Amino acid sequence: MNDKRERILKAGVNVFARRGFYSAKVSEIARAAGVADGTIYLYFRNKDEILLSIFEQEMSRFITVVENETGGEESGLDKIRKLVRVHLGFVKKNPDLAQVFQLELRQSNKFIKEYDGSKLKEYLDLIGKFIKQGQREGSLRTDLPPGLVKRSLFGALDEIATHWVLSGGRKYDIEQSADQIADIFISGVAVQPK
Amino acid sequence: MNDKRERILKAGVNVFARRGFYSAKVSEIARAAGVADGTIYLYFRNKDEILLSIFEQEMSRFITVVENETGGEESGLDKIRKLVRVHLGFVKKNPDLAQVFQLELRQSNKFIKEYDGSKLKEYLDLIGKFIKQGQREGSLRTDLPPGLVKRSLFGALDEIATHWVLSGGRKYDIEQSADQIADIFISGVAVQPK
Amino acid sequence: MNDKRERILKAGVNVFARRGFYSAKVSEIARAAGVADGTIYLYFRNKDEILLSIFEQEMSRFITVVENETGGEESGLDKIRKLVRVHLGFVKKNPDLAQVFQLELRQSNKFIKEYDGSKLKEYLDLIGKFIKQGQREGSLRTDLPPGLVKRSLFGALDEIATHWVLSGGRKYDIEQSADQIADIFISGVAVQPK
Amino acid sequence: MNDKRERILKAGVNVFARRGFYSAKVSEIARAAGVADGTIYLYFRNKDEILLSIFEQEMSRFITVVENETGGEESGLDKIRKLVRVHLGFVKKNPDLAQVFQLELRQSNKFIKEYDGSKLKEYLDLIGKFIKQGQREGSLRTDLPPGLVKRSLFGALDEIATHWVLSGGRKYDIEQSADQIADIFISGVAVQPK
DNA sequence: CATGAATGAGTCTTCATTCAT
DNA sequence: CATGAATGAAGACTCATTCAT
Repeated sequence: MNDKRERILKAGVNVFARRGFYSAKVSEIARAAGVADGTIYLYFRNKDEILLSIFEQEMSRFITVVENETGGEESGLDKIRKLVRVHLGFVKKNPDLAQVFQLELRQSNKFIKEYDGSKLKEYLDLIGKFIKQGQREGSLRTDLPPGLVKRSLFGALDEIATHWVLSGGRKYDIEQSADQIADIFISGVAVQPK
Repeated sequence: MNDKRERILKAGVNVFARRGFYSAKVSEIARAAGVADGTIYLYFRNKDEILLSIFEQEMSRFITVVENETGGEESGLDKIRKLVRVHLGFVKKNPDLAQVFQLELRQSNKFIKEYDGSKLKEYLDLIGKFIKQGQREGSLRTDLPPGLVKRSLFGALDEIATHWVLSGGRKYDIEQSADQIADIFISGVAVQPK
Repeated sequence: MNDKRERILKAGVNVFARRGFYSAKVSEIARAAGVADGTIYLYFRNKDEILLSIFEQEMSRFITVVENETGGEESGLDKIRKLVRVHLGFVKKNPDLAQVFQLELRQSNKFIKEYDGSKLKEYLDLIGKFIKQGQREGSLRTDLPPGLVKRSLFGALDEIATHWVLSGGRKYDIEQSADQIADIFISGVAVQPK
Repeated sequence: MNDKRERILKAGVNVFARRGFYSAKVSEIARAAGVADGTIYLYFRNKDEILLSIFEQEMSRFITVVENETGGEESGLDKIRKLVRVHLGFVKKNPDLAQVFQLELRQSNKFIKEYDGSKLKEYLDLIGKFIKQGQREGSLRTDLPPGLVKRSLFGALDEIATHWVLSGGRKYDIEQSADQIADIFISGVAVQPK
């Protein structure tokens, strides 16, 4: 029964990734999910809400993965390094979903302008938590506004992910860049004064 | 009069910013530009191309501004610091355009999937040039892939700009964050080893 | 329990009156009646038939009331005067039902075009019977076609009722007009020649 | 050019009469009018408004006809007799339109519940004017409320017209009943006291 | 008898684009 | 070059009805 909701969301990810949000037809999602058109509307108010539900559900799953994986690390610094790896690893392992997150999501006016961004904030807050831990531990600078710091890292990761998706995905190994990105963020691009 | 093309582009920026790309009607742009609907099609193949032309033209203007402003700086490091300031200053001075760049652009399937990204590459290459200069001058690390480095900086700036636009623009002074962002990028967030 | 049929009909009157025939949803009637959607179809073939059943049942009740009330009158003329009073009194006492009779009924294509009008004919025949009695008794003109005469009276009553419903009902006392309408019909609007 | 509006209205009368308001498809009206579907919406906001425009325009025409025809009559009484003839003659000559007026109009919720009834009032007022003239001339009773009197006549005419339409139109000559209806209304159905 | 989740046919309306003037 | 009236393709969504339980 309620596996129908799941099937619709799964079909949504696939169809949105293939066609783009606007080109995706509700009837196509229905067919892919093996339900009737009208059934979609028993579970979602409209097309935009399918997209939003995908985001919320998958972001939750993603955040859980990140929390679990970083749980094994001790220091804030290590947690950040791990987070970068897990973030890009998730993108690599879920290319359709990544496409939806990086591109299609932004095609929905309702999403862009009405969504309160709570799940995104949750993730940014997770990053922020690790940063604050690093600051407390004395390994991270305390003279930088946390909001700016976490957005800088997220922005870098997001841009790298978007570029990977746009360049077709799978063409190069996005995961391999993880440590270098973490390094840029942590140590900076400048030559260290000895 | 080629001033019509200009008027259409200007109207486009305004209407796209107010309505979003999909909600914006060609007839509304025409009215705002003071031309007939059909006239639009004497200058642009279709709606997507108005958006693309806005991007290309304004990116060119932007790149010129960045080139001019950074021209006064000597070292690659100073040029990067200046670029960050000019980038965010441009966003601050052109909020409508920023909204189009950060949000509306991504609503056009044609833009996302057909645009070759040449103007964006041009800007990324400009960043890359400064980085390489810094490397030659011995102030920037040479052990990092330039593609990754420039994308990291661009991604951070882009995310900061998007956040500013989404939070309504003008609500806080985006320009004030410039030096800190440059600092994060250049020196890293880690406490420097003595 | 045949009380379900009753509850559905009662709910139908209410929902049709509030929403109009087309806007009324079967599921809304079901909820108002306290039954499941599908249960409706155990008692009625389709939505139109709910309306039709309301009409048939309530018309029967109405005709019975009219017959009972006019039963106490001796002459055809008095019976007609009484009928007019009872007709408008019924409208006044059943505003929801009146709304359905005067307005919503006509929104159903099936009702308008497939209903044989038997219950309406029954009422018109009742009017006709009183008229014929009056003619036999020598108080009513015999030079007028009965079909035309009964329709004229019914039309006048119907129009008055519709106007009352459309003007919101209860705003003025429709029953008070009864004697005057009967008078117009019986004596005419012309000044009587002495 | 503006003959397109006319063609759409004409096609509307025809299609509404054949299919009923709800069953009539906008695309069918467009085809019948020889225009594209979208063209309809350059002249009318929606389907309901086509119906409303038909009503307003044709009621205006009808009222003009009645005014012209009754203009030749001197007394209020003669004007009323003439009005009854013209009313039923119009119905006879415009069976499609009559069908729309008597039946389809009432299928549009927007018409029934949002239309202010101004054109109908205009016609009722015309009837009322003739009645008042008759009263001034001493030929019509002054002890009856004009509102009730005009509605009674209109109701009778409307019911006769509806019955004619429902019985298939053209099956009997509705115009022939005119004088008798006027007679019922003016002199009443009662035998005149000597 | 009763349920209510599922169905899927059906259509109004929008708006980018065209082209006769 | 410019116009703007006309086009017509395209699809999200509703809701009466069914039927497996």
